[in-house]
Amino acid sequence: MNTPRKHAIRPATLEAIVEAAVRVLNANAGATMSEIAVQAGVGRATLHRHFRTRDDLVSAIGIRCVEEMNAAVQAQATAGQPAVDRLRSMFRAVIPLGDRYSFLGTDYTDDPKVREGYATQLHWAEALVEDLKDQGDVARDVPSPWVVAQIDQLVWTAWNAIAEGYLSVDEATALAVRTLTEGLR
Amino acid sequence: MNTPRKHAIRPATLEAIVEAAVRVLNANAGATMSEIAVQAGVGRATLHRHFRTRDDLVSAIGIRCVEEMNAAVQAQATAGQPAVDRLRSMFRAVIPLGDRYSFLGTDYTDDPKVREGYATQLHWAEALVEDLKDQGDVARDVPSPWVVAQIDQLVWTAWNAIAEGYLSVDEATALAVRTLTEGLR
DNA sequence: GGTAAATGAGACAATAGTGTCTCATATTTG
DNA sequence: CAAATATGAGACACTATTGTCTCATTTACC
Repeated sequence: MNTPRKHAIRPATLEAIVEAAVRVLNANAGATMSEIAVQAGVGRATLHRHFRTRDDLVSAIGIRCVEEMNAAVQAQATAGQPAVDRLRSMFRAVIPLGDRYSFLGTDYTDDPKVREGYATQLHWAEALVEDLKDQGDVARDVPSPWVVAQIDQLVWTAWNAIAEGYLSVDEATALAVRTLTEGLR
Repeated sequence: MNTPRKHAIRPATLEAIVEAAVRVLNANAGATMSEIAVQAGVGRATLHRHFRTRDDLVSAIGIRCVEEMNAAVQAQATAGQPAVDRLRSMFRAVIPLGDRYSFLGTDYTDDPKVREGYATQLHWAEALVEDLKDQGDVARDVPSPWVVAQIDQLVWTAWNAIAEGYLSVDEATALAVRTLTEGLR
């Protein structure tokens, strides 16, 4: 109901808009439609043609981001593995999507789909933390919300390290796991 | 040049404005002058009387926050101590100012004083990390920007844990140090 | 208590951003 | 090549917010 009614959209145009929106809104959550249009290299009218209001655009991007995240996580969710390996897989899958991730944190979206997807992520993380505790990878006396927050932050830090070019994806993944479990000593 | 020219300001009014601005702008970086005025319990005109433009207000708050942060850090900066103890002191001093801290991260400010103060913090943190490495509290193979980022994130996580009520300031401080050095295992 | 100054409330113009529309151009599709 | 349609550019009204101003009221200070 957010997306087009009678106007189709060219895949290339959609991609350009989504990429620009994520990038621009990450840099400045209050960015205008004009800024996004310019960065996407499309006319402002085209934005309104496919996303009627600014809120529609932000919501649509939010939904897309959360779906990409969940897809990436579920693709890695092999159940039998040790918890640490699942943590590593999760990091490996999610870290490259760091910009999508931080978008969700920065730009406030009321859309129920986004909230729902975010809740899914959260439950998933909580379950993982429980398993990590069971297997002795995380001490029992550490509050689970702290661990979850730490995982959250590590995704962003890792993505940032890659974006700044001082770590590769694999290095960042390894360092994230290490930081969480062993610490930096 | 940002602050008053011919109008004095009552200390209570200033405090109300600053507190409200930090709180409101943290919740919503795009908050309007009206919202801030209402939350501060002052007239909107009073805001403009002391901060000519919205940017002036945001800058002024930014400067204040960064100054508070630097003051807190310097008050704790006893040179002779082991690096871990200085890390702990820093956390202990800065964590309660987490809202000031996150304000600087969220609300973009161009003001050179803010940039300068932020750079000071950064250099301070880098020096501390170097000392932590020298004393074996942080492994040499971990990139320093990663460690700095981790410290940054821990301040926010710790403040958040306190705000959500599941940790005391001292507990959060201890857990932050522990998380950084030993990890959560 | 009296005076000076800070504040609150509201009116006001100016500005910036949104959302709609039209028409010419470019692109896809057959 | 031709028809259909997505896009770009720009004009437009509308809205929200900003920033300025005035005046009555409250507060602080002597």
